[in-house]
Amino acid sequence: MLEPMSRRRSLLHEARCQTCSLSSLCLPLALEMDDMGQFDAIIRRRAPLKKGEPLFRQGDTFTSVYAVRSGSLKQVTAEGNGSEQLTNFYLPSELVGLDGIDEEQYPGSVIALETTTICEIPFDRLDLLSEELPELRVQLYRSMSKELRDDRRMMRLLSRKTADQRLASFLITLSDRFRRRGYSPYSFRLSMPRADIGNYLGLAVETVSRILSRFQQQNVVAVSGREVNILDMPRLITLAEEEEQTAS
Amino acid sequence: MLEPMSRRRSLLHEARCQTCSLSSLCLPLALEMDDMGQFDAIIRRRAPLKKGEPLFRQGDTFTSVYAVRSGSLKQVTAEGNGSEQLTNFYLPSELVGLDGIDEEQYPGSVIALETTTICEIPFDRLDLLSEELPELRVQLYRSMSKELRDDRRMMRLLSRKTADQRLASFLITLSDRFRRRGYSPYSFRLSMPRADIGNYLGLAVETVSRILSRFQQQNVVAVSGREVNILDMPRLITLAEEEEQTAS
DNA sequence: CGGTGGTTTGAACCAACTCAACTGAGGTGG
DNA sequence: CCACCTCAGTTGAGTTGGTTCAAACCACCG
Repeated sequence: MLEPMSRRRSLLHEARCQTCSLSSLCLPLALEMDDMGQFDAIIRRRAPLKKGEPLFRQGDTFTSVYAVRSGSLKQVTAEGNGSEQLTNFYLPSELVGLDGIDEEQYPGSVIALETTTICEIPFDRLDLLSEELPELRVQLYRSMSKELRDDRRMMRLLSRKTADQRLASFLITLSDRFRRRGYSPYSFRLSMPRADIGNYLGLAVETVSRILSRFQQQNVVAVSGREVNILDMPRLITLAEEEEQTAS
Repeated sequence: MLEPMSRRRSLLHEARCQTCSLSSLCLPLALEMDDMGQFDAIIRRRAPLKKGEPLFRQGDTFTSVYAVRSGSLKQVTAEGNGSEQLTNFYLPSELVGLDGIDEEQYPGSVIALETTTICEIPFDRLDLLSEELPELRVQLYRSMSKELRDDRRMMRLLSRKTADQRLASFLITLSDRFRRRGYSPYSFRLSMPRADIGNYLGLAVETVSRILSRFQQQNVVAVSGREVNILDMPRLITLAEEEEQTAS
């Protein structure tokens, strides 16, 4: 299971925050070089996760938060009755596991959607370091606050928006997250199957598929399997905001 | 608009954390007496809010988080198109405004549902104090983490549960929150109108009304206006969890 | 080349919505 | 003290967006 030594060392090297291309988006974003070294010292390297592998499982004892370096993951929470709810997708630079602090266990499993590399940040050491580094502390507060805000946007989506609006919003949000990370906001690959999109958006798989087909017919997007091209962003934004459209 | 002096002084006195009956639920829950004094010193007293008055409005610059002392509030976020989404209810000891840290403005208005008293906690001072008091810092992380967890439970409710399950869950959650605060978990008063419940749960007012009537017919609860009596908690819990019930 | 997992499409159904009317509780002023 | 108004809540009837069930399709892989 261990990687060859040379590969491991290479990963270790890449994983230093100072050389990480994500440092301007990630937790240490506001740190000076010196402070970043301190932060870097508490991070644990991890072997990459393969597609389908869990980073941790629902109910596992909370020990660390994790920053995504590359790849993507989903968070799923199992209900008592067996059904699962997908509550989040995580992309590079995002923090995973913050919702486990309070009860000292993770409230859902987090599973890699593709080959994914991760930085593990033991929470007790992060907390201690946040005592010394006010910028780090504030950044941590901000990350959690942002997640709260995003969750509430999601609640609005789930309780008020139509299926069309949900899909449009989903594509726009993804597009925006790719743009911020330096990728094309118009052309990207979905790392998750339709079923996951449906579960996340509170829709049946069939509905997701149908609506993507319709968007394609209307020349708003071009979809081929998991490849997405956004052809008409303004129209997509309109679709996400307003359903009512008195056809003139 | 100012209260008479004696009344004000009385309020100021009551508002000390050391004498507050909520201190075991609230932010300073883990603090020693000495530390609590420090915490207490940064808190600003506020005149009580009357029903319908906003604590702050959507878009206001973020300066403080607030702890509810008595009464209750709702958080509403206005959409571009004019519709509003109710994203949270706040009860005594709960923290309001944490989702404003990141963007330095409040993402929604928070409005009193009845006469409500509040402790204002300026965030910059809270952050500084959290540097000195590790227990306070952890408690703050926990509060945010708990809110994340609750939000995700809400997302599950909105995306997977039927109207009956939503109402049942809502009543159970309220019941539990009252119980933790030392009130009866079986008999309480809703401080919000049906419209707010509907908005929060992603249901039409009519649906809320109909389902409450049905629960009443089934002797699960007794509802009279805003007074609620839970008659059959086990049944209510069943209703909240499983819809499918193969009638034997 | 048959199998398997993911995706698409069609058709029927149903839970919750909308529209509409009614009821009841509170408040106000003549 | 009653007539009137208003607004929250309830109840009924018809409509519909998204679901479920069913079947085909496709692409990749051993």
